[in-house]
Amino acid sequence: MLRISKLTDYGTLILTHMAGHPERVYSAAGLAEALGLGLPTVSKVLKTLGRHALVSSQRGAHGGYVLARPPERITIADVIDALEDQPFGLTECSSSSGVCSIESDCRIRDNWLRINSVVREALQAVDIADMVHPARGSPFATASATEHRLHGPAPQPARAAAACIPAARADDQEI
Amino acid sequence: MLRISKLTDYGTLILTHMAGHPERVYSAAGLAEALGLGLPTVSKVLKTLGRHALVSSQRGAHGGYVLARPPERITIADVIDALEDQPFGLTECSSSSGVCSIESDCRIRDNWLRINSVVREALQAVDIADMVHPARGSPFATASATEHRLHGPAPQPARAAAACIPAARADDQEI
DNA sequence: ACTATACAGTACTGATTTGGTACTTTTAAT
DNA sequence: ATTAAAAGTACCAAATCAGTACTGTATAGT
Ligand code: FES
Ligand code: FES
Repeated sequence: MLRISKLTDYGTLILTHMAGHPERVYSAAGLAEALGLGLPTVSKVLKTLGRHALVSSQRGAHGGYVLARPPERITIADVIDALEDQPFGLTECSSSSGVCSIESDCRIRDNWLRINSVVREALQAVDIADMVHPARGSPFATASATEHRLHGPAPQPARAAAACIPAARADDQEI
Repeated sequence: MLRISKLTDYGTLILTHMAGHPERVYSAAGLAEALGLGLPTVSKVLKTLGRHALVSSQRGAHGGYVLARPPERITIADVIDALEDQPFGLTECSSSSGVCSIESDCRIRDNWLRINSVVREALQAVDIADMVHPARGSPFATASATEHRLHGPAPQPARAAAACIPAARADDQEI
């Protein structure tokens, strides 16, 4: 469906929130409260992010999570890599070899690989620090393949579908 | 999971195959045979593509499907729009408004919209004619190829996952 | 007209994936 | 020792996919 999973969306939400104070230690419970998500869910996401070294964790009494690197160094592609369990790619036979029987003489596979890399570059061009701001200048423009010629200030009618907060409240910032 | 559905992948496969002889009428059965897919499945995909005016159909005895426009005018984004039933976009609350409770003061939504449009442009830059060739020069770099903005109303069909041919055979070209 | 062919539409079902939750264990501070 | 908080494992319910079957409709050829 060309959508990221809800968990991944939560991940960006959480990381973006944390990027407000990059040095600070956030507890899972605090984040859940601040973002209006369930604690178990937030916990799950954070654990996974920790496993992929996007956040580092501190156990015990005053423990919690901190961004493992400055928010400018965490891209959307990183978050997707961490939270989606299939390898990156729009089609299955383009993300792993040996899956498809006609792989050898498939003429479209090669093109899918290329499309994949274009999309990936687009996602790599956006980092968590960018997400904190309400879409300023043009953090994305650089996506190499697709030049943003012809779309100036006008907001694109792009649609999307993935995950948002159902009955969430973003009291925001501090927990 | 950031994957297109198998059905969508089949769609590109079918359309690419048809692009070999853009004028020719292909029967669903012939395509199924040529691509090593099940007839019901191919049929389903073609029906949907027909509904979205990517192919036109001729019923009756010598009927079949023909590309509704030259392959250069059919982009990957078109195929996705036709075969995926959720509206295009990586996250749900960036797709339709009113879905998310914190939409008004959500700072990341705006960015998702932007990411969506970058990804979409990438997908719009590749057309079926490009797919016929084994990835030549740089069909993508120049979004110029097919630059028509979004078209009509929203699509409908589709699923998500990934897809390749499990035990397929691409006898290829002619049916 | 009759018949064979081929698309159109609808609906169903099994399988897979996802999202969320619960429970148990480990670590650290007080 | 007690408490706070993360880590790990496992599980279940719901949604989504993918494929198939069945019925209807239009066209070509005889
Ligand atoms: S490699 Fe699987 S369809 Fe081309
Ligand atoms: S609009 Fe739903 S999370 Fe931002």
